[in-house]
Amino acid sequence: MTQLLPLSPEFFAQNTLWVAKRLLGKHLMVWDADAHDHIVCRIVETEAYTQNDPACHAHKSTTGRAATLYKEPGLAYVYFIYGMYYCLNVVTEPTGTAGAVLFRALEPVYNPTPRELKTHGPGRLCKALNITKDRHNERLLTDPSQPLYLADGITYPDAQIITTTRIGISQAQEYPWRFYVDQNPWV
DNA sequence: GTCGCGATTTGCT
DNA sequence: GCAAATCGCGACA
Repeated sequence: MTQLLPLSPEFFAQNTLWVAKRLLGKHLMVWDADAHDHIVCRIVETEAYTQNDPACHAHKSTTGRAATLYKEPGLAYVYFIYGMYYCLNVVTEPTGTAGAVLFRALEPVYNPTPRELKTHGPGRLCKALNITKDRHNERLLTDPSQPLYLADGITYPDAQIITTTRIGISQAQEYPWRFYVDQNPWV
């Protein structure tokens, strides 16, 4: 299970909405140092955030944490929210254009050590997989030698992909930019 | 320097 | 169903 092909930076250099949808079924590979093997999680729920989107961190700012969103596609964007949780994103669009896809839910498909993996919810999945800003922010997610990388997976038929409005957004205008796998228990 | 709030989760009523 | 937990960042003084 550790030989899955990593995704290329070109994959992430495209339209954020397209990337968010196409990431469903792909895999997040997390290096487990104790087991000396990868934990494999299938991506089953995502949300898109773009430069012109009022809910995006890059909408009002190009500095601080938002600067990451303008960097090269395929980078990890990990931010701290509500004083206690991290959220994992991957940077999209070409360098100079802001964009990111938030990982909202994962389905564990290979777990080298029997452990509980609560990977439903953006804050919970970071906690379960030990993802922090210190260790993972701005690291390349297309490199298998990194502790965290994204790899190829299965393709869900369009009929199995549900599109809805995003969660937890307080802006007046909201878009149908959330994608998830129909009937998946981890969503 | 201070104030208010957020791409969330949890526990208590 | 609602509020607390708790900190980084933008807005304003």
